[in-house]
Amino acid sequence: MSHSEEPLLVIAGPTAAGKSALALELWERLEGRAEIVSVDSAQVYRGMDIGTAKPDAATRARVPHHLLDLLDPAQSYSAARFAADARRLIGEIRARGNRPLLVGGTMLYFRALLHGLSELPPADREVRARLEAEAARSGWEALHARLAQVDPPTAARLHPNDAQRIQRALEIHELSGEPASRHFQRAGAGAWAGAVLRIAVCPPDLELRRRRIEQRFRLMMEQGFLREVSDLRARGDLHAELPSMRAVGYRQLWRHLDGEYGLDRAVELGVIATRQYAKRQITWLRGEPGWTWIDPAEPNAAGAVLNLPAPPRS
RNA sequence: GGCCGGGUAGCUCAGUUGGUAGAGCAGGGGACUGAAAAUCCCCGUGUCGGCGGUUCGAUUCCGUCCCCGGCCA
Repeated sequence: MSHSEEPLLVIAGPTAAGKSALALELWERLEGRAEIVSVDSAQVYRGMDIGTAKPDAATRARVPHHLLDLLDPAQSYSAARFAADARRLIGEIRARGNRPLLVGGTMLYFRALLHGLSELPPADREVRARLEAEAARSGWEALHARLAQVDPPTAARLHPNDAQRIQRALEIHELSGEPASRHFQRAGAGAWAGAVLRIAVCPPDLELRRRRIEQRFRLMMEQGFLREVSDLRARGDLHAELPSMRAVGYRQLWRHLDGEYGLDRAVELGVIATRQYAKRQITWLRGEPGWTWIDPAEPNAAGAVLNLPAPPRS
C-alpha cells in the first residue's frame, strides 16, 4: 500500500490530553517514516514556546515538525492559511514517502482542512478598524441591525452581542459586494477528498482532565512562562489585543505584568481559561461524527490507533 | 470582656418596608467559514449561621448563642 492511499491520520483533543505524546509514539511505531503537522493556532508564533507547550528542540531535531514558528507574534495567521499550508505539506510529505500526522487542538483549522472553506475575501485591517470605530460610536446592536439589511440570514444566525462575527460578516459584504450567506451557499475549497482517520485523544474523566490542566500550567510557570511573556511584552511593539497575545495563559500573565492582579491570581485565571478552552474543544469534537475516541492512559494507545480499520473515503 | 460591622449559591456580594431570594465569577451545556488558545449564547432551591420567641406566615422583627473582622479595654 502506498502512503498516498493510506487514510490521512488526524489527531485532535482537548489541551493537555496527551496528543503530542501519542503522536511521538506513532512516529516511533512508523519507524520514522512520518512527519508531524501541527494544527495549532498559537504554536505558529515564534517566541511562544513554553505557554503553547511547543515540542522542545531535541524533539524537533529528531522528529520532523511543521507549522511551528511560522510567524512573528505581531503578525496573524488564519484558518484559510492553515488549510492551504497543510494541504501543501501533506502532498510534500507523502511525496517523500512519509506519512503525515496532523496533530493539534485548533478545531476550526481541522474543519477548514477537512470540510473546506468558502471563497471569501481575506481580513482587511482598514475595514475592521472602521467597523470597530463605528461600533464604539453606535454600538454593535446598530451594526447587527445593518447586517440584517444586507444579509438577513447571517444576521438571524448571529447574536447581536457576537461582535466578532458581525464584524466579519459586514467585512465580507463590504469587500465582495455579496452577503456572506450567499458565499456560503456556493461550493468553496471543498472537503478533503481522501480517506481520513479521525482520532480524538481525551481522558474520559473530567476531574482528571481538570487536574492535568492545572499541573501542566504550574509546570509551565516553573519552566519560565512568566519570563517568556515579559520578554514579549518588553519588545514594546506587541499589545494585548493581538491574536497571539490573546492566547490562553499569555493574556492572563500579560495583565498581571500590567499590574491588574497578582501572580497567584494570574495563574488561577490562566488555569481557568485553559479549562474553558478544553471544554470548547470537547464540545466541538462531540458535535462532529466520525471521531474515534482514545483514552491516552490506555496501554498501547498508539498500537490501537494503527490497527484501526481504514475509514471509507469521505 | 464591651461596642460596632458582618455571617445569603462553590466564591464575592445584592436584596426582601414580614408572603421562603438574585447578580457577577466559578461550574455545566451549546454555537462556530481568513482573530478561533478567539468570539458568543443558554442553564441559578440555596437548612438566607444555630436555637427559641412574636406572627396566619420569619431569611427579614425580638431574644439568645456561635463564628469572622474592626475599634476599645
